[in-house]
Amino acid sequence: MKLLHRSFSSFPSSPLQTFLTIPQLCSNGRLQEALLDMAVLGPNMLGFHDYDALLNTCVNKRALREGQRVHTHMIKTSYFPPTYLRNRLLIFYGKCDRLADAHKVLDEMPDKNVVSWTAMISRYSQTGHSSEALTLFAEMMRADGKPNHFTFASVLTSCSGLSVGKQVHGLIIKWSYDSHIYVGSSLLDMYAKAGRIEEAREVFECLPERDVVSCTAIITAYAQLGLDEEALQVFQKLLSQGMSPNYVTYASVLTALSGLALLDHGKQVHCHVLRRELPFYAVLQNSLIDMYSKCGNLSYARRLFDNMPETERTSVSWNAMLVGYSKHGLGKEVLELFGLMREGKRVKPDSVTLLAVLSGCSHGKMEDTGLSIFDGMIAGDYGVKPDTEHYGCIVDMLGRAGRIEEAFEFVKRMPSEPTAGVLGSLLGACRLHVSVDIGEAVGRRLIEIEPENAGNYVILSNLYASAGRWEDVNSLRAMMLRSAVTKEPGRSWIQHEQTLHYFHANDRTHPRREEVLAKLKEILMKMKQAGYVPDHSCVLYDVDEEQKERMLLGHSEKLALTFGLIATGDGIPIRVFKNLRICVDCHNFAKIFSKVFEREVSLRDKNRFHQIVGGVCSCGDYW
DNA sequence: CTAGGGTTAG
Repeated sequence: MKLLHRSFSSFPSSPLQTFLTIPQLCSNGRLQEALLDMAVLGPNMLGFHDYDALLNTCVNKRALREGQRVHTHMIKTSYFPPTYLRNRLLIFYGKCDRLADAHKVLDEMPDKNVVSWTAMISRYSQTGHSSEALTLFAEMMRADGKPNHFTFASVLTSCSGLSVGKQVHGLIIKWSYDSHIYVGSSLLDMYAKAGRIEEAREVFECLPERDVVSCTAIITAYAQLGLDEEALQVFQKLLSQGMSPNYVTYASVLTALSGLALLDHGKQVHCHVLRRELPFYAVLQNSLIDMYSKCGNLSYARRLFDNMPETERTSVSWNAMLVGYSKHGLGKEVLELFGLMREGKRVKPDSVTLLAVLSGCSHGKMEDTGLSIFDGMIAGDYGVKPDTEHYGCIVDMLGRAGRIEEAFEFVKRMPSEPTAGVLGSLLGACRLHVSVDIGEAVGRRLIEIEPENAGNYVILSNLYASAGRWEDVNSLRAMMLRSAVTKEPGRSWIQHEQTLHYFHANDRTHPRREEVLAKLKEILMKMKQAGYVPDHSCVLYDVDEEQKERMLLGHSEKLALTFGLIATGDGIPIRVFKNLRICVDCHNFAKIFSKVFEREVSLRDKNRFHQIVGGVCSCGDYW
């Protein structure tokens, strides 16, 4: 019967049609007919080239069932495949995401070669099974397997710890693969992911040649560590050298542009992408959504999101949009979109989704909703269990709403030690709502785990001061002087005519600083007449009142706002960005500023947006 | 036959 069938499928039906061999059928895309031929041929009738062609086709088509039939045929006909074909089998199972089957092929292989080891290691790396990849690499080294550039490029992807990464780097040098371009890209990426930008940069600089991927790797490295300008410099160099960016490059560049809130540049990248007519890459769409929302253009972001076919939307697309609404304080929109996501059922919420939803409730003054969603997480309603971050989000939310005791209870219930960030936000809330007892407990603990952060001492000391506990204020100050304290310098920037203008606190670098200061002094009169009263509690140092006022005026966002007023025409909205969170005094300043000078002010701080119109801020003075 | 860079959150 089978034989009969075969003669119908590939026997020449006309004199002009010649008989096709299995490899020929495979290369003509006629896999099913090739498989029929295979099925009717008994032991010793199929050779190396037939199996090679069949397996190769199954790999390309990710045809699991068909490949399994080929494998079974080998076993049933007692065919003993050479290493090359066993590698093909291994690769076939690996590409079909059957890693256990692939590993079994490897284990049963009498003569493993580099390709066997490497193919398995790379599949483990590519699918995120880092520890399996590393274990196998170690086994390979023990078994005296000789690694090559393929092996190193693959295994580095699984080296998430710096010490493992360094050990592998040592081996790479020993085997003289350190200037290989694939190995180098992977190596610099490893260092970047371990937060070692200097080492990453050095690997990149030492590469004898560069291509799009290695350039993209260093761009990503810079962008991930917040070195956005450096990322853009490399991108410009890449363009000037005539290299053609691909969608991964664009995605990374968009991250850097989001960081600097460079909307115009972001639009230019968007145009490039459209003109290049690149295929629909969800990754690229997602980074465009994120870029628009981080640059303050939520409606563009939403339009991109809506235009994505439902089947293409990933959790990242939903999360980017949810985060956008959350940072703009639009709690209602967050909940609406989250509702749509759950209704659609195509994409499951993940831990980032819930983080965005909780922080959306926090920024949107919806504490009770946030709490009930959190309870739902514990009850298993969303398929995501709360982790430290989610607890931290609730602590922050309750604290800012003045529900200090509840916030403190949450800290105690956290599954792991609270981070300095969580305790810091609670301490800030304690100062704002003058909760001395809890503030003291939190502040002391915070100083233990983060003794180098000046802000911690000062906030606690402010709290003591408001309770009249001057002795504690003094001893705290002494403690602070003994510890080596640091504070990330605040800086703000504003874009004007294709240039970014940076201002630091009490700026000494901007070429027009004198002019800006003079203008600031001038507008201060008008501001005070309109009701601006400097809020001295925002000064974190123990200095006299007059000096406090001078320090407040030196805050970088006030300088940037003033520059905006000078540099742009009447009625033009002023968009300012800050690397830290905005202080109460500057927030108040910006509100009155918008009213007095009839300017719309858009201020993006480290966490969120403040859209200020006519003296009213979109955050509702709650951030 | 085997290879590098990837978007959201913190």
